[in-house]
Amino acid sequence: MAQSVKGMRDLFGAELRWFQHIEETARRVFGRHGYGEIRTPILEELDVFKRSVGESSDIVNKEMYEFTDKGGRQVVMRPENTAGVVRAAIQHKLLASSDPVLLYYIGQQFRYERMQTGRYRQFWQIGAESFGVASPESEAESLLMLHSFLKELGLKQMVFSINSVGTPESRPAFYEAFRAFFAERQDRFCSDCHRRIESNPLRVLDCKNESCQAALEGHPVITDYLDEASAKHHARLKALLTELAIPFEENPRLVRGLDYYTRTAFELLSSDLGAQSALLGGGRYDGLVKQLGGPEVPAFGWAIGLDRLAMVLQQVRGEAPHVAPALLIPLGERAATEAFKLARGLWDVGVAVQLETRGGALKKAMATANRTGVQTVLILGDGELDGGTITARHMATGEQESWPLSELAARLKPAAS
RNA sequence: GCGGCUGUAGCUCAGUUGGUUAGAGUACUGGAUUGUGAUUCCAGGUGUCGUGGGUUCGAGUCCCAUCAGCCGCCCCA
Repeated sequence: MAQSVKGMRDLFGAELRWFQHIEETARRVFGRHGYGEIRTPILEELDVFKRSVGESSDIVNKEMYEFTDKGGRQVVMRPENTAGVVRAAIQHKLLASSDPVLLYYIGQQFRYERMQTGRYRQFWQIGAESFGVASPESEAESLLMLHSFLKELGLKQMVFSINSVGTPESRPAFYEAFRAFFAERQDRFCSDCHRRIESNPLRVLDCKNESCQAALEGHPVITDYLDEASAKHHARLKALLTELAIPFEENPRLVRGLDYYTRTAFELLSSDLGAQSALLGGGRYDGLVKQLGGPEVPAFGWAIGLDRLAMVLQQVRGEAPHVAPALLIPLGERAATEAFKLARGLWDVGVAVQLETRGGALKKAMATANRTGVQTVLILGDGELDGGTITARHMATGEQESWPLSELAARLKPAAS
């Protein structure tokens, strides 16, 4: 049997309904915050990611779907969407003025990784990027939007982890202090940590090895090494979040895998996801636009994993909200003809109804209605036609009533909307 | 990329030290009921045993390879 490529999955049914509900909510919430949608190509030139995500990152190192196209171009199926959005904003001169530019995207991303629950090779991200504003206020605005988005989806108990990773100028001082601390007791750390201290020093801090955790006692904290402006920025953001009642906790050990972050970095984990617990992440990336050949424009953004979000919502809220349309069952040829006209009249005024076109036994149609979760069945036979009515049966209670055909649309509309 | 586990009906799973015609529940199809759906009763498909090799008189069972999924690591959404 033919099957989907490893790590690629088909979305349909109940799971897709969560996706759709999430996307609708995102468009509504982001739209009212003044964000506009952007859609960028799945394929980008290799250089776009090398220069943004960073050549040292695992994503660029080993996780990219990368190939040479028929024209000899080195292209990549995007592993994330921020770099593409920045590239597009530069290319189309969206950042030419000093006006803020607010964009969001919804799209598939690709990473060549080992499969696991909640980790796919094609996965979906929803993200928002804010260009042109360096203030902590712009970060609070973006986070408030994110908070509203998740709240409207029915997610409770979210606590953002936030940190400040400083600037490219201030960070070396911390790394120096931390590496010195590490060197003093390096024999107490595991081999993984010896690798991490070179590639991504903060990762040493969340090593699961007990002896490493013990060795970390009294380690230097990154927020103690911030320059004055970054420290002030960080304090102001925390004050705003507190003022807005957005729950957060400071996590001086938080570090992100992409190279481009400056100052604020944050993420949200979920215990409903198993080992792949990261639900969303983001932060400030003031240097990225210039790095990709654009003007010097500050930026802030985040991305949330749609697959993982759908999984969490399925866990905490069950099935996605869904109302099956009423089912119209005609009995006999005369009624079948009339049912078409009736259904068309309903469709034309925006009422949802499904038409049973199989003919045959009513029993069979009823069984189908029961299986598919139809709440209201409409039975149209000769008796009803002669009387100008239709029989409405409420599946949950088994109650039946006779509705005048003239009132059908009005009676159905509240139930279907 | 590293380590471990799993794969039998649409779904959830049994299946003896290798033994002859593959099982249960549920779902599905038809009928008891030709204008009434979760219950009841009766009758029934329920299958390349993930795939391909090998050992054997004989493989769902043992061996090898391969594919897919799951768990942990790395990392991330």
